[in-house]
Amino acid sequence: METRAPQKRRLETRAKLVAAAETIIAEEGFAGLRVEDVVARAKVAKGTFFSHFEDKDRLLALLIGQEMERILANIADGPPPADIDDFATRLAPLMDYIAQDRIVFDVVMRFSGAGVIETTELISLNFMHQIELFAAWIQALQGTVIRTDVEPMLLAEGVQAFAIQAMALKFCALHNTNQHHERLAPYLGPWLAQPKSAQ
Amino acid sequence: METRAPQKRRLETRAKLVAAAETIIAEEGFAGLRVEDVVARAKVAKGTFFSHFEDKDRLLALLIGQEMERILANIADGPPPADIDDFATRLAPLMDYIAQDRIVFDVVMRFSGAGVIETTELISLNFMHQIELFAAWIQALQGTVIRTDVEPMLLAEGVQAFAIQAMALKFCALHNTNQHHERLAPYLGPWLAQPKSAQ
DNA sequence: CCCTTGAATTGACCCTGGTCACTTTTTAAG
DNA sequence: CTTAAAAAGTGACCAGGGTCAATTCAAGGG
Repeated sequence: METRAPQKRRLETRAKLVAAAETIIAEEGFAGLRVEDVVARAKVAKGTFFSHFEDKDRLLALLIGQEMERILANIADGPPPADIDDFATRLAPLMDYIAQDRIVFDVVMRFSGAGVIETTELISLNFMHQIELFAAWIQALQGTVIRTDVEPMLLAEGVQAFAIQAMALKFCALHNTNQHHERLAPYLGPWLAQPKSAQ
Repeated sequence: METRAPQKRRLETRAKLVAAAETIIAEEGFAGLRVEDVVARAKVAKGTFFSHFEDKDRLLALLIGQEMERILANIADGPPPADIDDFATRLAPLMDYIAQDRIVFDVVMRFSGAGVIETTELISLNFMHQIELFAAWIQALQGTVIRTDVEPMLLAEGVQAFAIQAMALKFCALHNTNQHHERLAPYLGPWLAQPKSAQ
C-alpha cells in the first residue's frame, strides 16, 4: 500500500490545467467551462485531465473550495460580530460568492456534505471551518446577547442551515429583490437571541 | 397570445412517456433512467421527448414532485403533531423519500426554489405547501408548547431549513448512522419551544 | 372531397463529458 | 550504461443528452 509521491512533471501538468480552467472561467464564466477548452489551453490530452480529476465537477469543486477558503480566512481575520445582526453582514462575502451563480451553488450543495471521508474535498472542509468560526463567535457572545441554553456547536449548525436557506431563495424569482444577508437576518434573532424574559 | 389547448394525441403521447419513465425507474432506479430507453419504451422519437419536457431533469422533477405531493397529502391527512418532538416523526416519510437517493435530493434542491414563476414546478409548489402545513401545525401549538414571539410563517421556514440540513447530512459519511428525523429533532427544540423562563 | 394551416412527431446529427488500450517518460536497480 | 517496471500522458472512441429541418397528421373552410 505504498503511495508514491507524484513526480514534478505531474505537478506542473496539474498546475497548467488549473490555470487554464481559471482563465476560462474568468473570461467566460462557469457556464462556459468546457473540458476540451481546458485541455487545449493547457496543451494536454483529454485523458490527462481525467487522470488528474475524477470528473469536471471535482475540478470545479476544487476551484470553488479554494475561493471559499480564501473568503472565509478573510472573514475570520476581521473583527468578530459585536451583536446578532452583525452575523449576517459578516457572512455576506461568502454568501455572495456562493450564490453568484447557479452552477457554483449547485456544486457547493453537492460537495458540502459529500460522502468522501478521505477529504481532499475543500468545500466539505470549508463547511466545517465555517461551523468552527460560528461556534467561536457564538461562544464569545453567550451570556451577553446569545442564549446559553443550547450548545454553541448546534447553534452554529443552525446558522449554516439558515444561510443555505437564504441562498437557495435567491434563485427564487419571488425573493430576488433582497440581498442574501437581508434574508438571513430574520432567522438569526429568534435562533440566537437570549429570551427576553430571561434578561 | 393564444394558448391553444393540446390535442388528444399529444396528451396520450405525454402519458406514454411518463408511464415509460415510471416503469424504468421502478425497475432500475433513478440512476438507470436513460432518455433513449424512455422513448424506446414509449415507441416515440427522441425529439418528441424534448418537445414535451425541456430536459431530462424536468421530467424527473415532475415525477418526484408528484410523489412529494402524494406523501405530503398523506401527512396532512394524519393527525397534527401533539408536541415538538412529533414534528420530526411526522416529517419522516417525506424526508425518507427525498433523501433515499442522491439524484432525487439534487433534483429537489435544484427545483425547490426554482426561478420559474409560471410555476408548473411541482417541487417548488410542494415546498410552499410544506410551509403552509408547518405554519398551521405551529399556530395550533402556539401558546402551549410553541413560542409566540415569532411569526408562525418564519418558524415554519426555519423548520424547512433544518429539514434540508438534516437530509444533506445523510450524504455525509460521518453521520449516516442516524435516521434523518433523528438528526432533525435536536434543532426543533431550541427553535420552536417556549423559553423555559417564560413558562 | 380537397386544400391550407398549424400542431405533433420524426430521426439524423451534434456536442461534450468520460473511457481505456496503448505510447512515452521517469526512476532506480544491476 | 542497460533495462525493467512504474508513472504520466495520449487520442481515438463511446455514451447519452439535446437540436432542428423536414415530414406527417388533424381540423376547419370552401
